[in-house]
Amino acid sequence: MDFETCDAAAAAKAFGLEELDARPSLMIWTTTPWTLPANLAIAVGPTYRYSLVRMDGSETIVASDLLAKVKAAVGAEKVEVLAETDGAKLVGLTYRHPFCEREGRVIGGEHVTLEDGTGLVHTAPGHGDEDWRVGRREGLAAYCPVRDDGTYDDTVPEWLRGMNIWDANPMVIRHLTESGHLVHHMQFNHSYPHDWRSKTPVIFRATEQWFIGVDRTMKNGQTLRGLAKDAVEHKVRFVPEWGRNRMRGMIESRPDWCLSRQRAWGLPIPAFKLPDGSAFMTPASVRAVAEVIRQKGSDAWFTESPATLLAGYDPAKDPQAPKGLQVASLEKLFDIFDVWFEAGSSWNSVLRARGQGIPAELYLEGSDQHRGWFQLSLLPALGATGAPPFKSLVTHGFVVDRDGRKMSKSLGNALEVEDLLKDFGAEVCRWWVSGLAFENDIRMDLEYLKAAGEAYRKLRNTLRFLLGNIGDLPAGDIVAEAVDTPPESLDGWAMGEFARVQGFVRDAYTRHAFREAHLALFDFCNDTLSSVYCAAAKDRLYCDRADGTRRRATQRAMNAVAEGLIRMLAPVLPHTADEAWRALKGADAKSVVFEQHVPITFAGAAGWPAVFAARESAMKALEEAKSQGIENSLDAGLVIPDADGTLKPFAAELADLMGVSRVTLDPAAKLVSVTDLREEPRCERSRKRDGTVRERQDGGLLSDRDAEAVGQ
RNA sequence: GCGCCAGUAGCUCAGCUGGCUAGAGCACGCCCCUGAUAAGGGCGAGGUCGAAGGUUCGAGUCCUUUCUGGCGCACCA
Repeated sequence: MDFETCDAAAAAKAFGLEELDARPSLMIWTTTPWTLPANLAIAVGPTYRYSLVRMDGSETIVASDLLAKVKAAVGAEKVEVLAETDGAKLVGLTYRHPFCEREGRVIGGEHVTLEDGTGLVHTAPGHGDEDWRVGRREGLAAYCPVRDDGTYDDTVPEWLRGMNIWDANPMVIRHLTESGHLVHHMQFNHSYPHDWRSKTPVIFRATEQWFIGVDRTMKNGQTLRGLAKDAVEHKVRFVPEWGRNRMRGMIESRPDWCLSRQRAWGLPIPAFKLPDGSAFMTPASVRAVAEVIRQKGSDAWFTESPATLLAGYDPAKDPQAPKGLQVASLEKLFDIFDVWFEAGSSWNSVLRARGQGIPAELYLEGSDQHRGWFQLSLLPALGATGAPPFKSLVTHGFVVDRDGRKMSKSLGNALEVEDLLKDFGAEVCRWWVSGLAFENDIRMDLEYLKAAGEAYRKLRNTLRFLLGNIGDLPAGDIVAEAVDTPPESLDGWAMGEFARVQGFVRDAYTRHAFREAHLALFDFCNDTLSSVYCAAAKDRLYCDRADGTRRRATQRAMNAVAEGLIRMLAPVLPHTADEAWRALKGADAKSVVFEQHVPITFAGAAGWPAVFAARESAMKALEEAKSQGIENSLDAGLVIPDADGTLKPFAAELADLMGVSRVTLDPAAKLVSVTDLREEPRCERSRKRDGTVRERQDGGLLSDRDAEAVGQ
C-alpha cells in the first residue's frame, strides 16, 4: 500500500536530496485492510536505515534491510535506490491518506521490527493496544470509526459508511487498486486471535472503559503499584518462597486494571450517564445503589429506574455531586464488573462483612493465581484499607499426567476426581494429596493412588495393632504422657521417638510443609512402630502375665503413642482418625478433629543410637547365618561386642529388639557373632530358646517366664 | 518472544551457605514368619544427578548456553 507524502521537498530533504520531481510514497503493508480508514500515522524505526527507491517507475520509501524482500514479494522488475537515510530523519514527515481526507504523520516507534513487511508500520490507535499506546505518546486521537455492531460510522468515506468491516476488506482493496495505491496483494497465513468459544475472529476497537489506575497518586500520597510492591516485599509470607519473586515481576509490569466488561450478565457497575454524556458515580451514589442491591439483588440494576436505585441518595448532601444534578435526568450504564473484581473483594464481602476479621490467615490457590486471585485481591484491599488481605499465600502447581503433560479432555489423559474418590476412597486420596510436593507440577496416575492406598493400609494396620493390644489396659492405668517410662526400656525408646516426631510434625504443619509431616508420620508408623517397636513388643504383650509390670508399661506407652498419633493424623485423615479415636476413647467420644496436640516432652536414653547400630550389624550377621541353616532368628543367640559398656543398660531389651532368643554382651568381642541354639529346647508358648526352657508339671516345655505366666 | 518454576535410582522425592564411596520411601529380587494374616519382618540389587561448556584443589550443589515440561504474560502491523 502506498501513502503519498504531502511535502515532496521535505521528503527529499530527509534523504539529503536537493530536489525530487515526484512525491515519494510510504509503503506499508497490513493484514487488516479494514483498519486503514483509521490510519493516523506510520511508524518507522528511528535507528533503522531507509531507502528512497524508484520501483517500477514510482518513488517509494522502504527499510533498506527489507528492500530485497519487498522487491521479491511484490515482483518488482526495476528497482533503483536513489538515496538512503536514518529512520529518525523521516519522523515528522506528513503524508496524505490514500482515501480519507486527512494527513497522517510519520512517527518513531521502538516496536517496529525488520522481520516482515516494509519497515514502515501502519498505525491505527483505535485498533490495537500497541498502536493505541504509541498514539497516546504521540498525541494521536484514539480514533475508532467502527461501531459496536461492526459497521463503520459516518466519519469514513461515503463508500464505506454503514458497511460491515469484513465486507469492507475487498472494497478497500478494490478501491486502492483503482486509485493506484496498491502495490501488491497476496494471501498471507498467520495466526489471528479468535473467540475461544465461537471460534470466530475478533477485532480490536478502542472503546471507553473503567480502569483502576495503578500509578495514580492516591490520597495517602502512594500509588497502588507502590503499595503492592511493598506488600509483596515485606508484608506477605509466600509458600513456596519463589512466589514472591513471581508476583513482584507481575506487579512491576502490570498495566492499569480494566474493570469493565460488556457482557449480558454479571454484577453491574453502578454508573449513570449525565445529559452531557459524561459518567456519574460518586462514593455516596454507589452506597445508595448498593443498599438497593442488598435488598433486591443485583438484578435491580436492570429492572429498576435510576430514581428507585438512587432513592437513598441526596445530591445536596454529596459534595462530589455534579452541579445541578437531576436524578431524573440520569440514564443507567450497562457495563458490568470484571469477575476478578468480585473474586478480589471476597476479603471484604466474606471476612469483613461477617466480622471474621481481616487479613485472612491464608489464601491458597494454584500458581496461575499470582496474576489472578492473589493479585486482584491484593490491589482492592490495598486501595481500600492500605493493607494486604492475607498474611500468607500458599501456591501449588498443576496436575499433569505421568509424562508431565498437562491433562486435558481432548488428549484423553484427564482423570475425573469423582472416579478417584469412588475407586480409592476419600481418605486414600487425602493421604496422597498430603504427601505431594505441591510447589511443583503434580504428576498424576492411578499407580500413585494405588501406592497411596498401600501406605494408608500400613498406617491403618499399625493403628489397629496398637489399639488391639491395649484393650485390657485398666482405665486407672492410663497415663496420657506415660512419663514414668524408664528411658532405657523399649517403651522409653518409643516414647522418645514419638516426642521427637510429634515436635517435627507440629512444626511442619505450621509451616504448611504437609509433605514433611506426611513422610514423618509414615516413617514413624512404618519404621519406628511397625518394624521395630511393635515387633519387639509382641513377646511381652503375648507372653508376659496379663497384669505383669513389663506388659502394662508397654501398654501405657502404646496408649500414649496411639493417642498422640491419632491427633497428628486427624488433619490429614479425619475419618480414619475419628474411627481410631472412638476405638480408643469410646463410641460416644467427641470427634478428634476438635482436639489439639498435647506436646509431650520425653527423651529416650542417650545410648539408643549405639543400640541401633548394633542392631544393624546383628541383622546382617543373622542374614549371613541363614546360609548355615539358621533361618528363624529365634533359633539364634547373639554375642555383641560392648567394649565400653554402652549397651549394658539396655541388656534386658536387646533380645526382643533383635528378634533372637538371647543376647550376650561381650566386652572382649570385636564383631557380632551368631550362636546356633537349635539344639536347645524351645518354649512352646513363646517359641524362645532362652536357656530356661524345661518340662513343666503338665508335660509342656516352657521357659521360666512362660511357666510363671500360666501358673505352672 | 519475555517472566517464574522444575528436570537426582523403575516411581515419588531429600540432598542447607560447593568437600567422606549421592540418600529415603515405594516398587522389584531373594529369604523368614504364620498369635497385626487380603497382615508382619530381614537382606539385596538399582543412579552418565536432562545435555554441553566454564569457575574451583574439588560441583548434583555456583556461572553461561541448550533441551524438555508446567504456569503466566505479550506479539503476530
